[in-house]
Order: sequence, then structure tokens, then C-alpha cells
Amino acid sequence: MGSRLEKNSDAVRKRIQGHAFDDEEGEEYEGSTFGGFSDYMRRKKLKLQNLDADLRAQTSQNPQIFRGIVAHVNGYTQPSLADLHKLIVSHGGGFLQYLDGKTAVTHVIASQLTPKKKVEFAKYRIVKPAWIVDSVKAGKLLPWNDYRVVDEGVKQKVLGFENGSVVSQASTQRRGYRDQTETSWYTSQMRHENGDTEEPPEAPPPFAPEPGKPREMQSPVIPASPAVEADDFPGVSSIGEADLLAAMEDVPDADASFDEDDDGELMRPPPRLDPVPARSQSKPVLPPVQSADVPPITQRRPLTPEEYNAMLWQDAGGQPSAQKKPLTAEEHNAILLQNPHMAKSSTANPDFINQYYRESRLHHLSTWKADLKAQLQARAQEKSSTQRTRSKAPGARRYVLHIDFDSFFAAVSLRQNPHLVDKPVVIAHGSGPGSEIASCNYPARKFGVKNGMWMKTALELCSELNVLPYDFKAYEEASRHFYDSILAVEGVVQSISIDEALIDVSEQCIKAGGSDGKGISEGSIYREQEKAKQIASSIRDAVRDKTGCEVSVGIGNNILLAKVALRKAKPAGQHLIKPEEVLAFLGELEVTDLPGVAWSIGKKLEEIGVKYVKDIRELNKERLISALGPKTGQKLWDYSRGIDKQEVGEQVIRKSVSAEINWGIRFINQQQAEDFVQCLCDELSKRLLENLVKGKQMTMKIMRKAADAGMDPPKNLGHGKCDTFNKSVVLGVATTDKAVIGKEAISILRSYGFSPGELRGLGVQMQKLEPLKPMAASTSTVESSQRRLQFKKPAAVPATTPLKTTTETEEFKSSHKKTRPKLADEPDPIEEIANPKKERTVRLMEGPIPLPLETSVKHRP
DNA sequence: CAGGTGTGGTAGC
DNA sequence: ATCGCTACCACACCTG
Repeated sequence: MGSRLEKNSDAVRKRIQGHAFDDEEGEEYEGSTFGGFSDYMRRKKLKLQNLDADLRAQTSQNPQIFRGIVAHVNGYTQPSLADLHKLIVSHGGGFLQYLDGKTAVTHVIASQLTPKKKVEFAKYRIVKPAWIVDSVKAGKLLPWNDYRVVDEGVKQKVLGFENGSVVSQASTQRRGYRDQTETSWYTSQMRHENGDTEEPPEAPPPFAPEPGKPREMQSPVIPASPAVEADDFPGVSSIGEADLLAAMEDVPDADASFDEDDDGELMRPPPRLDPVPARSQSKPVLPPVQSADVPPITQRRPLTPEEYNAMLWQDAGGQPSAQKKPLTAEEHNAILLQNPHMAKSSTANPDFINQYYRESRLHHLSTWKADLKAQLQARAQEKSSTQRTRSKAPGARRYVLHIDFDSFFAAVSLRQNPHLVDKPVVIAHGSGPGSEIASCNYPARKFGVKNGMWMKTALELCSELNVLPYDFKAYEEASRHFYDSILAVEGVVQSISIDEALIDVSEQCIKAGGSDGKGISEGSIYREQEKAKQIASSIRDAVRDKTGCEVSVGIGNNILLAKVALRKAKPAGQHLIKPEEVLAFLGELEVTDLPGVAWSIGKKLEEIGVKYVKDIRELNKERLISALGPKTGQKLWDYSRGIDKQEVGEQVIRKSVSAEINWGIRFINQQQAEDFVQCLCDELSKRLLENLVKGKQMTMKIMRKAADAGMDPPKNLGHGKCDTFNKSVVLGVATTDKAVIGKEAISILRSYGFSPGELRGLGVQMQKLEPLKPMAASTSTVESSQRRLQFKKPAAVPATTPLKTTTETEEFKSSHKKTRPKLADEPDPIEEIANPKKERTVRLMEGPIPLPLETSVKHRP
């Protein structure tokens, strides 16, 4: 296995090669030679002062094989520095005269290096000039590895590898986030204040506007939105291109967001983080176009779908033309988003985040689960504080019920459409090929349709599929009835999801058996089992009664067995696994039927000859552990023998809060990406407040289009094949402040220097959580967690346990008294809680949020 | 070896 | 068209 560094390096190479490939595809570059001035007169005349930009513009018909590369030449070379410079720039590369150790040169070109230089350049890829020359001759980017100056054996620690990918569309790149800020933005700011200047005077700042570039090129013209209309699209060149470019420019006050909190040095970003025009950041290789050529946007009409398609088709490389080159990711997105339907469902829509979360089933499932977990914990805590009798006899038999709706979404939605119950039905947003099937009824399953499947596949299996829409509100209601029924049973309850729960009813069953639950008394065991079956049966009746839907129940002596029994129980049934059946039952299951075993572990097991659970028993524990790791190995060893030590209802406190979106992400400039990240951080901050926690560590998650992935993934507005990048930063102090979180997140995003158009997914996460305030905990914890899903009257007992009682209490007191400088824009948590109405308005769910309390309180322990 | 970070896998419909 | 979330665990690898 390669190291992460090597893996990233591979990714970079793939990407570089991918670019070369993209560029070759669909365009004829034959005959274009270095300099490539032959087409010059055919091109629009451009007033440019910047030599590199000029050269690029003149030679954009050359294969842009060095796109994404930023080179620096060291020492005497053959060909000369000037010639290499021309070669690189005329083929899409970036060039830096100075190597200040901070800008992200991707390659250093040198014929040879002194030992000292080798050390100095240790973090760069050092290649021979022949790499450039040969690549140009070949018309494609050759692997730089073949032209290493430093021996293969020597570990070249390449700049930026640790940041993920070095090579991006950007001609220059920022240093890694860690390089700029050791721990957080604050510390870097401190260093700045101490006069640690980072830029040698002669070196241009990495992301500053290129000197000599006409100013109007770098500033903004039109925000991209559905409002952007175009009158014509004469191809992707001349005016059409100019339109797009204009639309892609940043808005004028790009740094306004950083200036608004003007209350001290702390809030000002370090100079190198200043927002810069998208042009210099994301589109360095593009020939600049005069804005004067852009007709006023208001004069244009929307494009017809055919026109969009035609444009995108050109992008796909169908038309060989010396004039045209593949669109950049930003150009592509700009065209895509001209389609109002696309714009509405993507980041181009200002209300995107709200709209998205309102419709995302996975978001709902996750938040429901978190809510339920919090409530059940509160309940358990309340219970244990009132009755201290939870003394489980060790070694006694246990009876666990796993209860679950049959095709939950489908069953609930079908109540409105009873005529379809015997027909194949799925729940999905639409019937397009990439629409995901959230739930399918049993008639549909007979065709092989499965949850999570894309519509395209499902329709191939079953052409007469009926698609019903989601009804999240109805699901919540059904769930409430479900949990009412579950909680009416005497036992320990654990929520698995909106429609699924575990109950440990051992106590009841053993009592019914009339023994201590340990000895082998057949009569007792029989009576225990019958009791469990009877409980299951009554739950099924109760839920059917209240919801009109079927639930199935698996019964076993531990969670594992209850879970696998449930598989056999479905649909509309129940199944109890007797102790003497356990080994035979489990043995015939495939390993991927075990909880926690899916395709990845399944594949690993297959490689060592394991397909069925019984095969696991043939392996010794060491073999299993060496293949899967110590924990997983041990767990599967146990599982295969029916052993599962986990208890129902084990309390786990929340360790992270996050918000991410990996669909509909289509930016056409850096500013949009950053604005979106800020919105995500606002959302995250809101969720922190709702959960009454603050976080000390933030992680930014980024998905970027894989080098070999097309611009448009098979799923509409989906993320397609991506590389993922995570970076975390430890904040000096735990916070909920969206401004602070946003700055850090944006800073990390920038440090990668990705082309905004290639971003496909973004997320922010807070960890190292601390409780927010003591007051909060006693007044409204329960409320905050029950705002959305409520099956029970709020308990009088706080739901959250302080993480560490002693220190936390201290911290509460101090933070309460201390007049810490209030950061701009920071909501006062106490204030927030004192005025819950403010919070109530925020929630995403439709309809009145607080569900009627009376209906849900059926049982009081 | 205890601690960190980043990556990957899994679960729910 | 389409709504590919989110919390948690485990692991690999690194540092001191």
C-alpha cells in the first residue's frame, strides 16, 4: 500500500494526465508548433500588457498540456530560460520567475542541482528541461517522473501534497493551510502582527491580480443566476465566450464580508487570504476578453434547451475547430446554469441550502435519528434518576426485539394511493435516470428493485414502476405513533432510525418464564420466548392500528440476533431465533448480511475465501484480524458465533455536528464557492446552537471532480466521481460563531486552490464539543431536541449530561462571569434560548413544528 | 506507545 | 432533471 503522499501524488498525476487527455479529445492540434502564431491574426485583437497573458491568448490553440502546472527554472538550462518560459506559457502553463518558497510552484526545472539546492528544493518536483521539450513535441504532458533530477529513491516531499492536490487550474497556488496557520487563523494573524512578512518584495503575491492586467478584467460584472440571460450563443468563442467570462467575474466587494466585523485586529484576515478576482485564481489560462465586447446582459433572451445542449455538446469536444478549446469547469457551469431549472436546483439559487435540506431524504433521516437519540437519552436519564432498579442479572438470558417498518416511506405514501398497493411502487423525487429510490414496496422488490438504486436501473428491471413522491410530514407522524407504541412497552428502548428501534425486554420475559433466567429449564425458556413473541405481536398490532402500516419484529438473545432475525421476519411478520438455532441460522447468511459488513469488508473477506458467515468460523482470529484490523476482526469472529456484547440503549454522547452538501454544487467563480461555504457555516452554527454545544475543532470537507470524470456526472447535478479532501483546524477556543467558523472554512478551501468550477461537494463539521451554557441545559435542552420530532412531553430533567462534570461546571461559571469580548454577529446563546420563537422559525420542516403533546403521551412509567 | 490527523466504511429509506 | 446526509467507528500513518 502506498503512503498517503504517494496516493495523492498519483491523484495529481492522474489529474495532470487527465487534463492532457481532455485537451486532446475533440480538438486538432496537429501542426501547431511552439509559438503558434499562425492563427494569431485570425483571433480577435486584444489589448493586453501582460506578456504571459498575451502569449497565452495568442497561442490558445496550442494544446494546453501544461495547464495546472506552475514552473520555475533554476540555473542554466538547455533550452534557455526564456525559451522554456515561452514553451510553458504558450501551452497553458504558469511560470514564476522567482521562487520565494511560498508560492505553489508545482515543478522546478533544472538540468542539475547542487547538493544545497537539492535540500532547498526538497519540497518541489524537480524535472529536467527535456520534460517540457518532449511534452510539447509529444503534444501531451508526459509523466514528469521520467524526467526527475533527483533520484527516484530519494523521497521528494513535494509541496502541497499534504494538502491533497497540488495541481489545479490555477496558475499559482496558495500554500497549504497548515503552512499558513499552524493551528488556526488566529495564530497566523498573530504572526502577521509581529511583522513576519511572508512575501519577499520582488515576488508577486501568489493570488494578486497580475500586474498590468486591465483592471476591468478583474472585476465583476454580473452575478450568475437564473436572471442571466443571453441573446445568442455564437459558439463558445468571441462574444459568447465573453459573455460567460463576464458572468464569471467576481462581485465588486469581494472582501466586504471580511470587513464587516471591524472590531479589532483579530477579525481581519491575513493579507494573503484576501479575496481575489476569480480570473487570476481560477482561469489563468483563459485568453482575456475585453469587457467592452460584452453586450448589456439585459438585452438577451433565455436560451432554448437546444441551445444549452448545443453549447454543452461543444464542450464535450464534438467540434474540431482550431478556434475552440475545451471549456473550463467554470465556463461549463456558467452555461449549465443558464438553464433556469438547473440554476434553481443548484448553488446558484440563494435559497439552495434550505430548499435542499427540505428535500433531502438522507438529511431528514440523519436529523430524525439525532433527535430521537437525544429524546430517548433524556427519557432514559429521567427513568434512571427516578427508579434505581436497573440491576441486570449478569449471565441471564436476554431478549431483544428489533422492530422495523416494512418499506417505511413506500408504505406510508401508499396510504394515499391504496390502489397501488399490489403494484410495484417506489418513492423518489422524479422519474429521471439519476433519481434515487428511497423506498420500494415488496411488489417492486420482486423485480429486483432495491433501496438506493437509481431510477435508470430500476426501470430496466421493471418498466411499469410507479413513482410516488416523498411525504416527510406523514413519515414523521407515522414515526410518532410507532414510538408511542414502542415506548408503551416495558423495557429499554434504543432508536435506530425514524422507523426502527430496539427494545430489550429481558426483564419482562424472564419474569414470565418464572426462573432466574440462567438455568436451562425448558419450561422457563419456552415461556420466556412466548412472552417475547407476544410482546412483538402486540407491538405489530398497535402500530398497524395507529398507522395502517406493517412492522416486522426480529427477536433474539442479543442485538445481532434480533437484527438478523428481522430479515427473516419481513415482510409483515416476526421471527424469534432460538438459542439452539443460532449457529445454523447465522452460518447460512452471507457475510454482508451481518451488521457493519458491506461491500468493502465483504470484498476483503471474499479475498480470503469467505462468503458465508460459517466460513468465518474456519478462520482463526489472527487471520481475521490481520485482514480486517483488530476491532473488526474480533467483532466478526464474535458475530459468526452469535456473540454480540453490545447492550441496548448504551448511552453515547454526541461528538460532532456537521452540515454538508454534495449535490447541486456548481460554481462559476471563487466568490460563489466562498459565499456558499459561509452559508454552510451559518447552518452549522445554527445546529450547534440548537444542540447547545460549541466546538473547538473544525473540519472542512471538500469533494472535487476527479480528473477522469466528465463535467456532467450521470446523475443530474450530482457529484459524480470525486476526490475528497478533509482538513481540520483546532480553534483556540470553542465557539458557535459563524463568522469565525466561516473564516476558517474559507481559509482552508482557499488553501487548496481548487478551481471553483470543479468543486462538487462541501461540508463543515465541528468536533471537540463542549456544552454551551449551564442555564441553557436546564431550561431548554429538551425542547431544542424535541422541536421537530416529538413523541413525548418534554421531561423536566436536562437531556444533556455535561461531558466532564467538574471542569465543565467551572468553565460554565467562569464563562458566565467573564466579559469576554463579544464577537460581532454572535448571537447570545442565553438570549437565544430565552426566546425560543426565534429558533422555531428556523427549522426546515413543514407545518407546525411542535407536535401535539397529548396525542403522544400514552404511557407513563 | 499515547497522541494526533486524515481517510474510509457503514447505517438508516 | 433532482434534492448523494450525517454520526460514529476503525484504521493507517505520523509525531514526539
